[in-house]
Amino acid sequence: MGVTIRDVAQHAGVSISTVSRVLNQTAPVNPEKHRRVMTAVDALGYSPNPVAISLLKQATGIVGVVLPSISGEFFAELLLGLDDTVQEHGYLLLVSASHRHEAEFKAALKSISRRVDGFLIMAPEITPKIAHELLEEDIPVVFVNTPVDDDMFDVIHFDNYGGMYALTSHLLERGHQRIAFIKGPTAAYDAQDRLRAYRDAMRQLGGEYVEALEFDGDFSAECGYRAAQLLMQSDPQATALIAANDLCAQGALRYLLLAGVRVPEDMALAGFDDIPSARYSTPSLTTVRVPIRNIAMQVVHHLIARISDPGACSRRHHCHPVNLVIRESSGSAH
Amino acid sequence: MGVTIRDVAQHAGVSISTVSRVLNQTAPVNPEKHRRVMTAVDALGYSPNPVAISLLKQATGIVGVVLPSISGEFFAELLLGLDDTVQEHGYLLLVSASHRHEAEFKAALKSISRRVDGFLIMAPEITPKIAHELLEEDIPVVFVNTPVDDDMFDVIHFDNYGGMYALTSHLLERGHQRIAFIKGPTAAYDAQDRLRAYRDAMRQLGGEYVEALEFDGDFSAECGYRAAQLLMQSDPQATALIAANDLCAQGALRYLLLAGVRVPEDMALAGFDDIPSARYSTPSLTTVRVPIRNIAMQVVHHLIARISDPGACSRRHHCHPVNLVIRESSGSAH
DNA sequence: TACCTTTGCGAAAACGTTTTCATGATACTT
DNA sequence: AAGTATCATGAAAACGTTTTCGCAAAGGTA
Repeated sequence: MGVTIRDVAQHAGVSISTVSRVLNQTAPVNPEKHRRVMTAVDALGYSPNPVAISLLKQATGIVGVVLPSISGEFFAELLLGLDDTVQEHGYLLLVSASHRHEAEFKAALKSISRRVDGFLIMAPEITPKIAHELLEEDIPVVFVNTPVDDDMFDVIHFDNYGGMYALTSHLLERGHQRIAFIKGPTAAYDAQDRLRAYRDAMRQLGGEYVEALEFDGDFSAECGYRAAQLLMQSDPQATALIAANDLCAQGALRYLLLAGVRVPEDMALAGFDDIPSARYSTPSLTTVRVPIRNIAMQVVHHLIARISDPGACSRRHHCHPVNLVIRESSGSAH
Repeated sequence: MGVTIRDVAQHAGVSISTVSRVLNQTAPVNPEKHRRVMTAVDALGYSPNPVAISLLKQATGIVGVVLPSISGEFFAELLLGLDDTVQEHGYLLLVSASHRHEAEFKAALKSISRRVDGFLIMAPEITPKIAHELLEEDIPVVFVNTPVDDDMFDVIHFDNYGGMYALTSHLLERGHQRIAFIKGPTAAYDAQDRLRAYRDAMRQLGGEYVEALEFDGDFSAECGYRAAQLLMQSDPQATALIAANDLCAQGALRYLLLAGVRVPEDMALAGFDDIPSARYSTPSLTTVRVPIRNIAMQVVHHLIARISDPGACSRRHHCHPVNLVIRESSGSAH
């Protein structure tokens, strides 16, 4: 430990400049000295200190990821996608997760701030105003699934509204009139969009929209379970149930099956996200496929591009399309 | 961007030493100058560059995590636990995931190496010999669930053998004789332990052990599905099925239900890990609870302890106990 | 031969901090 | 009043690199 470029230089009988030149091939160097340097490097087991290089180059080769507290499978899928793509570009990933409130996001950003070359921020519960405030410093940032509307920032999100509209529409087409809905966290932008799409579709496409069909939730399996329970106790006239995400739908499914409600015969069910396990539940879950891996890839590409050429492309918003995935739980396989 | 301590010093009309002293409260300083420094800091929006401090202090405040490619919920649970605990100690998390082969682990370690104060390595497929090789440098390391036997390293794992033995024993006690088993990845140490425990329990406690009851697998839902299919087609005499992990069990469950096999009446089922969704499947999954959050906490504490006092405690192995969780899928709720 | 260009290489600056060291001033002791 | 301990503070070293700068030697041209 602790062998520096100076040690190598001394061992090889050259200056540190020469060692650097050999290692980085940044200038031609006498073959004899070249050889001596290489043997010295091998003998001493030298490798350059990345921190020193970071300080000098003013770049760390690290990308910071700041995430809200999202559910297991989604989190894993996203993070693995980010890690893969980032590594392809020779970067590393500094992670800070489980943030909910503004203060936590701020703190996380502050602590990561100067250690990374760019940020990936996913903060569906943030307000656009806060986004501005967070970004005083002009370090490259790409927002993911975050309500940032103006042209100052790169934002990548996916079509929460369109997906939920299509899903609701699908159930309406299958003849369901009274479709219940389990909401996501009130403050979350994506949850709001999904709720709005559900309402719009219900009103515009001839569903029987009643406020009593809406239940509070927070994207968790527990809330799905409880909401399904409430639903069965309060308004048995519903023939279909949409959960704001798959995890919540799985919780609801658990209750329904436990209560002897047949899915989809007595109650159709659908979720959102298409997490890997959605196809492995019984009945398999009709849902909206969010291409997390692709999104992760694109987000990283965007960020890397901005890092390597800050002024290049103009700030852009990009909305990923999503796909309706019809499986057994909506009764479409029967 | 780019406001340094020098700018603050100039703005306040003092030396950089004084600024440093004020900010770190490392020595008393004239109240008047103190005030001037603080206003300068505010005015310029100065914050110290962590990279420079890292170089000087020879410590980055970052912990590196190197993980194999593990399944979604387990990965998420582990990483969130690590992140939480690490942040409590004021550290950050540098993540490198999805590594399988020796070469990948080596590369990951190399690229992270000098940027972190310590490593958390989870590598169930590594051989003890390789572990040594990886650790030439004497940077603090804690292995998690990795087959490292000697006293050179800190290793924390959980009782794969005991858990699976208890689980098999549970099914035997409930009267099952021919219990099938879906294996994990052949090279993985934890998968081997679980397989060994299954075999030992079968032989020692009076099960009808036949090699034909064992099926290949890789901890995935897909393999569980296929193994269940193979099982039903080859040896219908089995009355119970154990999967090496929950994800695999969920895949198997999906096939069984689809094939009209009643669980647990026709075929009892059990998994391992107790991932969050295990209690939300129908029937809920009998399994072995691995306290991932606790393990994550302990691992971090161990590592931080070693970082802050490298020579202190002797190298220690710690084995976390696991608990049998009996739910519906083993027929015990009936 | 004189001059200019190329080439190889070492010295030193730079990145942004913290900390040690030296220095002058002030206060305390005898 | 003289010597000594205390104190605040600025200059400079240190962390480990890359890169610019300058210099000397070598080579080429007129």
